[in-house]
Amino acid sequence: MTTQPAIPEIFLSPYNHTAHEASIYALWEKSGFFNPDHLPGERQEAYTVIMPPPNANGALHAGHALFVTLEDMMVRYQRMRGKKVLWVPGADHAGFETQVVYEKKLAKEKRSRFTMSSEELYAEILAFTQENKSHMEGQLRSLGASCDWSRLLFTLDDRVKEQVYATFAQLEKDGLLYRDLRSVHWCPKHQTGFSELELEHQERKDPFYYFQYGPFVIGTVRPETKFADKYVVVHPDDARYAGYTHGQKVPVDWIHGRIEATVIKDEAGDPEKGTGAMTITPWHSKVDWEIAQRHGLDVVQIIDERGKLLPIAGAFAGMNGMDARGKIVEKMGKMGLLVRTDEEYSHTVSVCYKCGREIEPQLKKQWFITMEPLAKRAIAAIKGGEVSFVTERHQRVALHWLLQLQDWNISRQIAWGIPIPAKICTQCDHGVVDIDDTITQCQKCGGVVEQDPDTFDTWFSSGQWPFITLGYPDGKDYRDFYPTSIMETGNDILFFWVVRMLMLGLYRTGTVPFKEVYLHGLVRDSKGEKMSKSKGNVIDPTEVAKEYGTDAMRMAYIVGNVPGEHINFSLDKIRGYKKFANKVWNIGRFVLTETAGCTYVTDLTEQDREHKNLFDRLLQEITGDMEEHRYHLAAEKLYHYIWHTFADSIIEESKGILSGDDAHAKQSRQSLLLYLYTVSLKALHPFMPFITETIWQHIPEGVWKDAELLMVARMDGFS
RNA sequence: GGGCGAUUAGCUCAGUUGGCUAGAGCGUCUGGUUUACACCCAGAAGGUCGCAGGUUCGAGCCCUGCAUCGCCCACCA
Repeated sequence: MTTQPAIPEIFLSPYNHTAHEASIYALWEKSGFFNPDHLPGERQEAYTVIMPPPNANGALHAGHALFVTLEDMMVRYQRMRGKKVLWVPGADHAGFETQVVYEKKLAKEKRSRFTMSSEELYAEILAFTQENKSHMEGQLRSLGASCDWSRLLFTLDDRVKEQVYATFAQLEKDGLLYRDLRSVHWCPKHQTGFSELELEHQERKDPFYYFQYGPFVIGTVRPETKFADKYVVVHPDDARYAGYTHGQKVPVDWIHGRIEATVIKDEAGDPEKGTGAMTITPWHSKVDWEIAQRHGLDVVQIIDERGKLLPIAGAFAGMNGMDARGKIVEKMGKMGLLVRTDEEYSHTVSVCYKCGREIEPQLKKQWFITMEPLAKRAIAAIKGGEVSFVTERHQRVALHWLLQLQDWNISRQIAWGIPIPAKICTQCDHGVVDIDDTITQCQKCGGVVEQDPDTFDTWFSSGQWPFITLGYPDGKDYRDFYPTSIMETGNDILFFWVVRMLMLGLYRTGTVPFKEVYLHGLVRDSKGEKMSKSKGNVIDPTEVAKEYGTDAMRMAYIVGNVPGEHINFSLDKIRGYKKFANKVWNIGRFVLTETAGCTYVTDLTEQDREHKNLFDRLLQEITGDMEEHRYHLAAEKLYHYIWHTFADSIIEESKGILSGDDAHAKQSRQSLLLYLYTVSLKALHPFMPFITETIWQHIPEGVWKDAELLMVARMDGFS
């Protein structure tokens, strides 16, 4: 027979989160249970989550708090279900993103990266990220993240580089890597090339000009690129141009005088568009470049990397392309070459996703990955169910993207990143992979070689994150924890990261990097608007947690958050859950007061048995919700039960029973209250870890308190 | 040009395989110093679930069409 001790004094004052959160986190961390190697009891099944490493270039924002909440909830739940849980934290150097942040800082100091050496810049950004990184780790702790800090990895650590280089070498060995002249998406401001994912598309209305080009009339929106055009392309079946043959030379009076143009017949000519005849500028257009490739045509650069016209533009040389446009049209008008102008031509232009400047395609030699075989394998993995998406529509979106994937340009002309392990010939521009840094002479022409000045697209390395963090190929963690259980991240990086991890993980290890994908949406403000500094509606999760408690904030992130959909972050909602935290605390006060010194019984009254059965059924239902990733429903049901059934109904009903003279009914009710309360704390712990653990630490030993730390208490009896 | 999502109380949103007398937070109104909790309790008002058809014993949920808003993709002369 066991009796319940008196209520601890702490419950006599209201719950004050600021007094407990830090010390509770320290208690968890000290226990060592964040590390699966130290978890108590027999644990067979592994449960692995790799944290999307936050960018080490600033403070955590609402989006970070959301993923920490979701992932921490998942791992805490699984830990309590008796699994061998590993959650690996990381920090991302975030290549281009961070460099842009740092460039803004430089600009404020009236400095520029273009007057610094790459080494200088790299060293400064490294110091900057190191500082941010340690700050960020503190913030993750304050959010309650129960990740294994002993396995923390930074995306520029040697182990990462080593495997990224190994992948690079493997791709070359398999013939999936090439360095070749290609049309590259070039940002004239940031001075780097991009993959097509880094572009944004803008609808624009511009004048469309028709020019007399010998016997043809050609149309263009970009007269400033037309100086060297000497090919006129028409569709082979276009009857209007049947009189011309492919390769036929035609004299043309053009901007700089008489030239000889060549007629090219190519399917790319669209008879429906304009006059059906066009001239091409292969250096500054991907489509034109492809036409030029098909027919072995000459290519000429017209605009330099900064967007200025080259000497070929004659009097216009040195001018910005856009600024020159009007003047060029004016001159051509005077020459009698302008046929007419359509003022409102609507079309789409590609702009840099970061600065919004128009992308100027440039022909450049860059490292490309042949994506088709990688995509094929990923498609098979998705279709074969090796990986499944919790939000099914994202699976369709991913498949669709994989089916039209282009080769991936992984070269970036920025300092902040992993250097590409290759040598470039100073004479013939030939590039060769050189992992061990041993090549000193060009294999093609014998010329002197230099280290490739470029770095990898940051997504190329982060695309390998799951197997690298776990120590592929021979690490113990790789054997024990790969493939990971679930990849939880933002739906905005589905292509950038998730699909690439899938392809690269399959490519290197032969196995999917994660069995499930759970995508969350963007965090918006209370009105459903995107948070941005310029709107001034950015909410700092650290501040919110300080004011309302981390638990309240976490509940607000979970309840009503449908997988894949946007979530509105409202202070009103958080306030509501702060009240709930207080409710949970006060239920404890009541239960512990009323059960002090009581004796446990198992033969409950019929009424109490009914209460217990209803509660157990709810737990089963919630367990089902958790297993099926319906976390928002699980949390809401629990909230509703605890407040409106346990507190409002059962506790109110208990008051009469506890003051009545039926001794057995009283004992039965006391036992029931203790059971409901203790088990509620367990079920609530993944959502509200701090308050539940705080209470757990102050609850006297009793029959239902079966673990020192609530974090590792067992919750596996309900289904 | 193609694809996707949203449309439910005054506001912001849930609603799992069709069973709902449609819920939550905030807000509104009425009444409460009850053996935890005013960060509270009891109660009330408030919804033809975007519109029009259809399937079904039964539809917020499934099907068809339409409307409005938003997002993604697309080589954009």
